[in-house]
Amino acid sequence: MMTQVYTRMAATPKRAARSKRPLDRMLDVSLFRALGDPTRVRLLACLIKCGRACGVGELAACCSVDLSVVSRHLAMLARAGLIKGEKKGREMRYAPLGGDLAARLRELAAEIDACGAACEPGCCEGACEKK
Amino acid sequence: MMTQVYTRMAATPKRAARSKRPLDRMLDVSLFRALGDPTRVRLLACLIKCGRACGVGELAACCSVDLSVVSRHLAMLARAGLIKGEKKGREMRYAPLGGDLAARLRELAAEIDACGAACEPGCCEGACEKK
DNA sequence: CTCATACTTGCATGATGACACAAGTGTACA
DNA sequence: TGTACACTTGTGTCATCATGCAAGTATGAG
Repeated sequence: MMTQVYTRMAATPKRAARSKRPLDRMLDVSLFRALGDPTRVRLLACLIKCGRACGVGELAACCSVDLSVVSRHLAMLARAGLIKGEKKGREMRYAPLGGDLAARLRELAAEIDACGAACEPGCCEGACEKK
Repeated sequence: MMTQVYTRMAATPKRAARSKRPLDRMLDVSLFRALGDPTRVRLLACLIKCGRACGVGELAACCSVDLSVVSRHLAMLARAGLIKGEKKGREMRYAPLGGDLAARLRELAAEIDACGAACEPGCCEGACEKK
């Protein structure tokens, strides 16, 4: 089912900046910042590949930094909605939210494609010179 | 067509870190770093929403930082494969590579899902406690 | 109550990065 | 050849961040 709304594409970057689109919300800087550190990505990959909730100490064993650093990184990943922390007794268990991330990435991909398709040859008063 | 290969899921994060998967390559830190700055995201969004190649000065008009800063940001986005620069006379034209980005995001989403599906209940010597 | 376990938080430090301004490079045009 | 235009690159500054170590908190066991 196509619920596509064809919007005239912005003729200039300045106009593009003003025209609000779902893309602006989906290009979430805080999400990408969370994924922009090697240690954090390693932790997230471990959790996804492991497929279960893991303790902080357990996760610290898979990267070379201090346990306190791992603790902070996991807290940040949780704040970004990439993992979920739950306290079990004296242990903290972090579980991957891979499904949520995959869904967000797919939504973003769809919106990018939708933006690219919004402009047809000849539109935008000739300002659009797609080849 | 399912070409899914069922791999035993890593029982511990440490084992997970050792077991190489396409996920490790797809979780590209340099890509996410490029997307982890508000000015860069704004420039990229402008280009995608505009749908055509734009000059540096034109793009600088849509954000509040100096032209030199915009120039550097665009160079970085190009290095990350998010946009493509081409010199036209004395003008530099940067074009969005939205399709490439969308494809990368979709690949990553698929791999995340594949990792999550690799483990079946009862596998991993009982170490996998998915609920 | 005491102690060990499992984290979290405070703090100092070194590295990275975003920025503005100034100077340099390359191209078109007169 | 000179000048304007469109960027790019050099440099210094300020803020943020990743890290290690030390101290603090919370929970379970004895």
